[in-house]
Amino acid sequence: MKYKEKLRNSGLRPTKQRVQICEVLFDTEKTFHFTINDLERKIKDKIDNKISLATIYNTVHAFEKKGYLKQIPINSNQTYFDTNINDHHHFYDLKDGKLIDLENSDVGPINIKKKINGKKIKSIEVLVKLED
Amino acid sequence: MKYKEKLRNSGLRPTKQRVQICEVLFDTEKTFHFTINDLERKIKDKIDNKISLATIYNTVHAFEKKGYLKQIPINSNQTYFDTNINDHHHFYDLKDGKLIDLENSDVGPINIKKKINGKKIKSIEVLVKLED
DNA sequence: ACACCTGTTTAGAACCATTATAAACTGCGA
DNA sequence: TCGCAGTTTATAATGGTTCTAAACAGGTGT
Repeated sequence: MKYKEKLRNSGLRPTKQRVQICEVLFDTEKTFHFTINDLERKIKDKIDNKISLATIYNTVHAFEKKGYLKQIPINSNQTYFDTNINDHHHFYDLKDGKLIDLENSDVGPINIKKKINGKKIKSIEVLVKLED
Repeated sequence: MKYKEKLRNSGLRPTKQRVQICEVLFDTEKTFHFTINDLERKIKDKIDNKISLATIYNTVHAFEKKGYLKQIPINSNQTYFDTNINDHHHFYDLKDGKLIDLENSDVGPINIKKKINGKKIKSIEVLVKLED
């Protein structure tokens, strides 16, 4: 029932589908990366009832807007999301298209010297591309 | 004729279309960012004959593979490319979707401490998201 | 417990950037 | 000039994502 609370507190009505998607996304030891397609399969595996693709899209976007998920900036035919919302970065293995977490402690501090007036920095994301 | 040489030297047959696309991309004072759609319009403006969309895609991908263009890792419905192939980074203004260059001197050195065995780092790209 | 309202879910269609196709064309070496 | 492999082209196909509008379901007030 913890997800019902969490959802209600952030202004999202705690529907059956949203709670079930929370369970798939957040009932895990480790955080993980996924595409909508990955998530669709995970849901099929873990949940008896069907959740429509449109709902999966809606929910993922709603969760991202609330800050429960992060989109990973990467050029791929599919959008990648991350259940790890802490500041961290990624390796991207070009050979097999796999993403690997880079903890913040794995990357030295990043100092942005340039400023754009009227704007503030929302996030700093580093993508390290790997080849053989 | 400089582009004919350049193309031939990198194993690309210097066709009329490729040379013309070179002129649109590289005959400029400053480097710039673009989507395929942007490039299509630029070509229409500067070139008399038509170049088909498929050729634009083919050429951009060929140039990227040869290292004359870089793809910018960003989540957008369209793929962004950059004629600046030096190591540098980007601001991304979330409000209006605009990209702004961050010169390497604007960003302190980035130290990646983690290693993946058998893999080497091909590139390090930083995306700084801006909000109001 | 009921009804109602609004937010949510749903299947399917629509959208649109990108890629595939296959026929016509062209740079270039023989 | 000939011939071929590499390119270009218009168009169709693909596939992830978004839209639509009808059915459904939390939640509040009665």
